[in-house]
Amino acid sequence: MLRLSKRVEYGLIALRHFAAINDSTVCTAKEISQKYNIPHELLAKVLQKLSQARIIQSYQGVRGGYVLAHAPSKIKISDVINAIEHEKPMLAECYADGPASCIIFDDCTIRRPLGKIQKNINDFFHTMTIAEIV
Amino acid sequence: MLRLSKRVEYGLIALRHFAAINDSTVCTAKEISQKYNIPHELLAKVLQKLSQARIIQSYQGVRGGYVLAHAPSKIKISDVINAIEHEKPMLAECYADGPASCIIFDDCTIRRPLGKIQKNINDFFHTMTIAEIV
DNA sequence: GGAAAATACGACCGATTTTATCCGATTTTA
DNA sequence: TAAAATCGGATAAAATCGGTCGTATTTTCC
Repeated sequence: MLRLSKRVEYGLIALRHFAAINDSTVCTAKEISQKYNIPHELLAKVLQKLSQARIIQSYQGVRGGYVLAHAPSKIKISDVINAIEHEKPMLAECYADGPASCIIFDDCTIRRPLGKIQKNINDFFHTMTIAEIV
Repeated sequence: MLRLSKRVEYGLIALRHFAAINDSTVCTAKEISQKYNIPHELLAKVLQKLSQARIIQSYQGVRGGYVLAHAPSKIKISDVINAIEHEKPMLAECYADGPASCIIFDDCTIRRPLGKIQKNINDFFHTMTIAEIV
């Protein structure tokens, strides 16, 4: 319960790696997967998502790979999560998918108080950047 | 991702219900399940857990049921979660189960920074009580 | 021009977790 | 003694997640 997905973990590890080295050095999914002992195929998928979200820039072909597309301080944790996960990181489904997603929505009495915790978490993800995990 | 379990949701709804009515009125699992449209058997299991943790007191037999065992302001959200879930609500497995639970533990670079978020969440759960969700 | 190395993308499988249900036992009241 | 309720173990059903595979495309280098 309350777990981050492995995909997000791997994405953060990779982004921290990019942030910790020279900006212009391209890294391949293979390099990173070997260095941090992460399944290659899965990391590749995550990096593709980050690339699609313009968080990293990709170079195809031999000697290709990825580099950061922005300064680490410009990449929020929430950006990373949104890029990797299709669903927002919410404590309850109704926060992410609205009233229709919850059959007890009208009877629910804890949505508002839990919203405080939710806001707290959201703020944290929205404030913290990759620069702070290097 | 980052979801609370239904069990915890149901537990909080039930505890809020107890807190919102007269202290000495016993409520049955059936009543609560009907009022809030919660699966009866599942709620029953959750209430049993809360009873075992001495958060509510149970009365067996006809006209039995449950009442709060303490004032709402004395029941922390963290108490409720710990009673219902066997595993601590942590962002990553290693926080809950230690180094041996994560094969990339030694290579992991994000454990410390994520710990800040974890602490933030823990503090919230440890500070907020049932009194604040009534 | 061709081989190799890398990303791009979709489909799928298996394991685990979560949700929900079922059943029998015990307790207590009326 | 019957009914209503908790207790608790077992199990089934559903959803999620981690991981893998295969194929296509792009680019570099010889």
